[in-house]
Amino acid sequence: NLGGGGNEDQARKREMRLLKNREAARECRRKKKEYIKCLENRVAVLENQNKALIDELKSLKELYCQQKGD
Amino acid sequence: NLGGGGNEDQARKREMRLLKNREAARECRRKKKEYIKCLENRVAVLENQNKALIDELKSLKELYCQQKGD
Amino acid sequence: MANPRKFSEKIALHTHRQAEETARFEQIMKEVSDATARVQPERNAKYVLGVNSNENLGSFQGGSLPNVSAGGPTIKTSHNADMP
Amino acid sequence: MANPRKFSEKIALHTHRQAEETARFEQIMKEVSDATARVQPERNAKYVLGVNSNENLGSFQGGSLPNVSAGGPTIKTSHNADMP
DNA sequence: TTGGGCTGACGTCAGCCGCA
DNA sequence: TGCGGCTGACGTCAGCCCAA
Repeated sequence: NLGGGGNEDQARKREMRLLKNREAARECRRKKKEYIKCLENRVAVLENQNKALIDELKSLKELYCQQKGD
Repeated sequence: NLGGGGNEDQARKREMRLLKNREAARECRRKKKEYIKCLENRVAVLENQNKALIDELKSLKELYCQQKGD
Repeated sequence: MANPRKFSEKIALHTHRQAEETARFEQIMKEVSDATARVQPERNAKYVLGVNSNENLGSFQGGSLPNVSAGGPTIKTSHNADMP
Repeated sequence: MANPRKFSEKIALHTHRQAEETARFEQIMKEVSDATARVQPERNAKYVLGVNSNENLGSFQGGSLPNVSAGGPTIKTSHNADMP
């Protein structure tokens, strides 16, 4: 059983490899999509935090200048 | 020329479509990769701006409290 | 180490950083709010108690939570900022 | 409109927002620096003149510029912040 | 309304790198 | 050291959406 059996085993192993890689590719694409959404959400969060920090810094600066004027 | 010629024209059109879509897919993947790098760079920039804003806000707050204590 | 290869590690890294930054952000905002609370008692009166934390979710709101805003990446930190 | 479909439009949108935010960021930093310059003349003395703007590049440094830091997304706004 | 430009998703190949 | 898990890149199919 060195001829046909070996070829059949190789064919089965190849099919197994393709199946494994197929599912791995699906999971990889899903993770990549999730990573992109993670980045977009992180950008939005940092954007709002930046706005809030700038507003707070502006308010505190006005308060500081007002109190410094006395 | 309705038989073989039409099939040849269809084959050429199909080949043209495949070629066009092939190049479009390459450009699309390139743009997607560029978009991801854009997001990552944007996150890094916003990160540093957040740190700087927090530091500045902290310093100004200390200055404000110090001057308020008089 | 700084730039992992697996996507799951990248997501975990960004989630961790975002948690730390959000903690520092809320801390400094609270400190400034406490420092300026005496001269501005009407400023945060109706906003500071609205930080029950259900809007600035830490992760990427991916998978579950099809509500909250139902429109992609539009989260809003909502620390009495940008309020029409 | 808010969420374009083409990647080029997304990149252009993020680049535009980043330019505006960076402008507001530098403006408020300069204002605070000017307001606190009298009581702290030694604080920004060696940093405020270092904003020749060559480090906080506005776009994504993609395509050209294989230098600057040569290590992926590690830009640093460098407004006298995080300086060892 | 419809053809064509872009993009989402799939399967496959090639390559890297951690781990047994 | 070799094997297997993930990922980069490719070509193809299907589908959306806007300008002819």
